[in-house]
Amino acid sequence: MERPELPLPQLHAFVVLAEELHFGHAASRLGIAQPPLSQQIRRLEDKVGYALFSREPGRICLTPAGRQLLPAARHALTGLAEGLAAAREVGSGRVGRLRIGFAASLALTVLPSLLRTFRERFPAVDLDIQEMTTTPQLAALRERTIDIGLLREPPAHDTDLGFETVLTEPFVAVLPSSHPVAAQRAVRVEQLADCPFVLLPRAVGPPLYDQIASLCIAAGFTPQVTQHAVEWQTVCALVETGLGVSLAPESIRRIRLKGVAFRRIEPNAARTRVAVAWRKNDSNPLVPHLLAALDQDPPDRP
Amino acid sequence: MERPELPLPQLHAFVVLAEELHFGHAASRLGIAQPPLSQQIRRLEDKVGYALFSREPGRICLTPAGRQLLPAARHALTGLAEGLAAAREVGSGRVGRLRIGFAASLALTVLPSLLRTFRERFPAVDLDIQEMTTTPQLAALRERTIDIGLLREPPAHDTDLGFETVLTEPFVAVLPSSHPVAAQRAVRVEQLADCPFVLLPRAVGPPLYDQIASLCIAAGFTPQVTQHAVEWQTVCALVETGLGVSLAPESIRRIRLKGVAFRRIEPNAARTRVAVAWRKNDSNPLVPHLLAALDQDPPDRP
DNA sequence: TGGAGTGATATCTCTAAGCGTATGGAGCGC
DNA sequence: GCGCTCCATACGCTTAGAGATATCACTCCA
Repeated sequence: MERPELPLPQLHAFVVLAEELHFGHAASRLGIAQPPLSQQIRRLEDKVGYALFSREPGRICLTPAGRQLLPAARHALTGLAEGLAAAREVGSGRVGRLRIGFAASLALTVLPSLLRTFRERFPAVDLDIQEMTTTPQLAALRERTIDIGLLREPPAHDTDLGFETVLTEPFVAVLPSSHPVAAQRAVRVEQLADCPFVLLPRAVGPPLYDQIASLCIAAGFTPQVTQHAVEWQTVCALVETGLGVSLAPESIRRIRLKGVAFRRIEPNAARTRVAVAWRKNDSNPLVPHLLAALDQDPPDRP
Repeated sequence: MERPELPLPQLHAFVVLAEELHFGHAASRLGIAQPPLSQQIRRLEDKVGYALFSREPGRICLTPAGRQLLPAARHALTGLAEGLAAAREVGSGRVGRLRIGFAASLALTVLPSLLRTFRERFPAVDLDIQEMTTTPQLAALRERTIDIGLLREPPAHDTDLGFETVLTEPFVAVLPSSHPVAAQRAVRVEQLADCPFVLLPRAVGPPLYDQIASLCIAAGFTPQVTQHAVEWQTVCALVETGLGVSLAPESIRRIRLKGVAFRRIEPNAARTRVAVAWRKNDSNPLVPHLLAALDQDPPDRP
């Protein structure tokens, strides 16, 4: 790539003159006097090395060299104008692309309203939404394969990633409707001591898993996890078939399944945090835009 | 078409930096110090209104806005460089297009050697060659549908068109071989007084026609034109079949036809001029190039 | 903790571009 | 022949841009 030889203002003058074929008219279209236009053209011709216009009294027309240069000049000018406009659109965040990872349990609470308000405000933005559990989200953020993460129990501090709590929610017991404890409006954790448990694998989100486990331990028992499932949807299905019970964030109440009951637990102290995560140094203007949308638009309550 | 907002030198710096992603390296590739490069980029970012690079210690990368602008900048730069190079090629006359009209009788003398030497010198030039009689050539030159004319008996002066004599040639008598006069090495025009004549229509080239007619008148008779043909080739064919005799420029000797004899005429005073014609104000550099080739390369003798 | 590396900033200089006004000069038509 | 149109030229002014050097701020690493 060599250094540019022809300045754009002169090319602009050239294109306009090529359209008008009249120095006076072209000059007024350019908003300048006629002599400066003559100079511009002359300078351009000096740089090209050949005449671009043939001036005959009465009429003026392009030389072959000028005809050859014209399309390149026009393309450069229009291309740059369009590119600049597009870059400004992207820079302002009116258009662009945002890749969002989200935990499946948020598909029914945080995500819908967030997407609704964001789409409303930035209809031209491409949103790439993909479901991911917490740990892969953190990796994907670092690898720049997603720009925004919606996850549970974020790490407290991180040098590269920023976190902000979207909501905190209590836990509920997930029981088969036929389970005797399901008859109560609220259950105590220790009532589940003898039940087999269905949970997400610890690797999917260690902090959440540990939080659930410590709920049980605080109630005086270690949960007997007889079954794992990577999605809450599946957990509920397994509970329905009577394979066990579970403790889960309140969000999953939204999974309405006949034969599954959700019950408040008591005491109701422990809460799980849902957070949004992003790269602190991300230059994408859509990231702050999304965070703003999240701030102003509280998620649907379960 | 609006006035350009982004100067090319800054876009050049932008593209190079986008390739290097390192201010120091990019600056040295540009042949400048690092601080001026920082300034260039900063100015460009100011004009765009948004950051184009995100500077993090250790690595620097494009923002979405920068990624959006990059292809436009690159296209503008390369497009202009190519367009400029092409315009210079055309301006110098190394490449381009030249439309040439020629009289049929020159297809065997002037034209072949001219095309040979011109093609040799300017192999990249497109030559559009078309056969035209004299009068249409002059019209085509004025209408700019041809750039060069090769014709007979050009008008003496013209405000718009230039003429230069390529060669002058004597007239020859065209006779059937069986004609008694064909036995002589040279014929006197008055020997043809009683023969029917085959000639080109006067409209094709009035000066040439008039010249031939006046040859006869000078010999004391008015030619009895019994047959017209628009090409010399056809004239010869008609002469062969015995339809008449003709007087023609010596060039047509090249039309070798059994049964047709060409004989020098005496006295051998009258000559016909072959000339090249062009628009005086033509800006195509190939026109002077062709004239130069014509000057340096005398046509084949018949 | 100090030095290397990297980029930003401050300041200065100089040139070339860009524009305006005034003027010159060639064609063209009345 | 005179005036008009149209483009070129001359001259002066102003400013943006591009460059250099010197220096600062930050990070990272030994």
